[in-house]
Amino acid sequence: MKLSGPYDPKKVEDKIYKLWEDSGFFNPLRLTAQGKLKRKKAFTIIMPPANANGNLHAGHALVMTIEDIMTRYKRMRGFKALWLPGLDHAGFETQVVYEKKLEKEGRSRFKMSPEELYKEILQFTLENKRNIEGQIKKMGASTDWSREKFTLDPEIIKIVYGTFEKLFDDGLVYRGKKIINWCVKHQTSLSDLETKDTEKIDKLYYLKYGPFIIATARPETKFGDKYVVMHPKDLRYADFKNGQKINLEWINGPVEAIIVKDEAIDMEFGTGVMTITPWHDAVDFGIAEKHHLQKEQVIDFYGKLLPIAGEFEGMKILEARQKIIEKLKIKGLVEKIEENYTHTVKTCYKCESVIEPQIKEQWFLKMKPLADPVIKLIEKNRITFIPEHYKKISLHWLKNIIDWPLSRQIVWGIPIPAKICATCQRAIVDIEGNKYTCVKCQGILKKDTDTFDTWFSSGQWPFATLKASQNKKDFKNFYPTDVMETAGEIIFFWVARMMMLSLYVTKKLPFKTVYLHGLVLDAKGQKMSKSKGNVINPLEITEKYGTDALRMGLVMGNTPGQSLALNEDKIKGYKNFANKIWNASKFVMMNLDDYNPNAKIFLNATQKKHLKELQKLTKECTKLMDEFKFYYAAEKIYHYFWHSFCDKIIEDSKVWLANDTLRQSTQYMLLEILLQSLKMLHPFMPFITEEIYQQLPIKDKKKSLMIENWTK
RNA sequence: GGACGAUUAGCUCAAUUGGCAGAGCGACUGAUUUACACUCAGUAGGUUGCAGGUUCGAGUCCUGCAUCGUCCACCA
Repeated sequence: MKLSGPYDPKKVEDKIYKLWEDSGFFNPLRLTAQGKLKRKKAFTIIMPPANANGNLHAGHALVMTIEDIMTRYKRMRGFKALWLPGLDHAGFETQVVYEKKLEKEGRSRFKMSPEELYKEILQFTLENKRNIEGQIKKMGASTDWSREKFTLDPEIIKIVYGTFEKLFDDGLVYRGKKIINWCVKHQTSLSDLETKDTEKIDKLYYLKYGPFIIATARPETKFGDKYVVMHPKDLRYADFKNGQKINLEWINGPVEAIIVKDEAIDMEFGTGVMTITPWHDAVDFGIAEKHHLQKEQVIDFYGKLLPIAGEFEGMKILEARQKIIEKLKIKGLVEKIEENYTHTVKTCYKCESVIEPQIKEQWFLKMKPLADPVIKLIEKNRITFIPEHYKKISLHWLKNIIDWPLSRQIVWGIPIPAKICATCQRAIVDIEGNKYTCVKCQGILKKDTDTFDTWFSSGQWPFATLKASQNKKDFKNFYPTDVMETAGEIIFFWVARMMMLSLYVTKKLPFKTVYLHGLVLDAKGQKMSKSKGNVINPLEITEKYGTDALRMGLVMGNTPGQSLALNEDKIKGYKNFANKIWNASKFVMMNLDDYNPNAKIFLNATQKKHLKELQKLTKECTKLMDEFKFYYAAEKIYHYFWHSFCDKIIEDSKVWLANDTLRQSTQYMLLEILLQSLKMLHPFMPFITEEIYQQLPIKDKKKSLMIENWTK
């Protein structure tokens, strides 16, 4: 008797994972060489590249579980199954993590050379990469490690550069002097997706501006304001004409202001008049562009006032704000101050410091020409969204898309292969790095020191990974991929951009189905966060209850798109289930000593009925698996195994086994049900099912349960 | 302001698309050398958020409302 005692995952998991890896069956090409099965059709999932900057968290564990279930199921169904693993350098995210580490050590990135910083983060990332690879294996992921890709692999960078050049040649990528979101702490620009709105209570100042009263929450930006804007239909200001000049007394003395009429003004807000600061406000920038107005920088990139502020030069925003108001009060220019003015401001999604809009020359990607063809294909249902409502969400975003700022002023990332003429500011792509003088003005070309937004490289992941493969036919064989499974949270960040960039480069949508899962929450349904101290570490859970139990806990009751509350009691329940499987298998095998697999079998009516029920269950489960209803299939098989097989069938069989005429058919029936159950359980609980399978006395046994045929 | 989702047993969620409201966890009652106490047999627990409508039949479809959550836009 090989199965003894209670099930102990620690004795099984590492050994079984090694058996799988050594078998080579994670590699779809090795798979095709096995057995009679032809495996003509491919099934491909590209793993969302995990950020190589920390440990595996509950969200990753969910990704690994769901994608492994899909892959194992399809592999057993006879597909040439490829699940391609990857890791992400995760530009900004990783740099932020590393900066926090530096802060703790009392160091600062601003005191390091870019080369020094890059080298340190690279080492940090490579260490974490190894770490997280081990953790992915711990989850039982049947990914093809021979095809693993990292976003900084030279072959990947080459492809990313190729796309950038193609976009440049097609006029879709351009250098623009536009307003961007600037994080003063991190010293980089951010896309709109990388900012979040935070509600703040500030003061709203009503200031006398010549004949007008203007309301502002940011007096410190007002030095450069020489345009006063009102709605053309506002009768209160009908006497003032567009372009009219007026002289007035302002913070640092007399200024000449120009009247501008624009529909962007809300007549209801404040006094219906405002002055604009095009350099530091997106709406103001829009107005200034429309009317060709001058723009002046008032605040520098460190959040300090520039010489234009006169005596306030060099002061930080909040300090200056107070002092300016004091001065304006003395000058009698403060009409009133509204306390407790609630408004929302954009903040950096990582450090929550208030975003300072700035005008900066950057690389931008024109999105509309990329989005339009994707919109058409989505509307034609050429891609399936699970759950369905993500179709609407995606379409809405794509239809209202704005240009994407690609440049980031951080060292940790893929350098933008571009040069800028020091004389005429002309920007060119230079992948080889062998262009030195401007063809237009003979000026000296300087290398762009910015890096790409990390999503620009991961946005090319489905085709880049396959094109960069050492197996030259991979792209042809496995692209477009079948399923993209990822968090609903990053539908815009990542999924939408993958669709656009992949369609642009390969002329095909990168995947047929998008499966989006929700968040993994704590037992009380709260979002996990370090500050709340409610983070569930998946590795501690596997240590305590076994990987199979964690996987069941993550998949049971988890419908697509919906967030999942994970509690330990639930996982404990599946640990018990694993033990149940173990003991039932032990019971079956205990009674097989005299079993002859080649004997002729005569089943009685009840036994036939049991096998028929099993058949029915298999059919149902197959249908549910095909419909991506893993939570439901898992529940069915769980319930069958415990409450039909164990509680009823095994109990009945105890009498039959003691009966000479029924013994053989009972043995056959038990083994058959056990084997079929193990097959159906395998995608969900791969370790324990494989361990038991290895010990079953069956005919035509495969090297691994992984490549057994799923019975339909 | 716009969109999307959720609301079902004490808790976490299902209900295979309109066909007998069901699991797990928890609670309660009982069993006891068993493949398994990481067990077994059983019990309680529901006006499916509210109000209408369609239908032979509604948790499911339609209309309105409420509450919670998420996303997007705007905010001088």
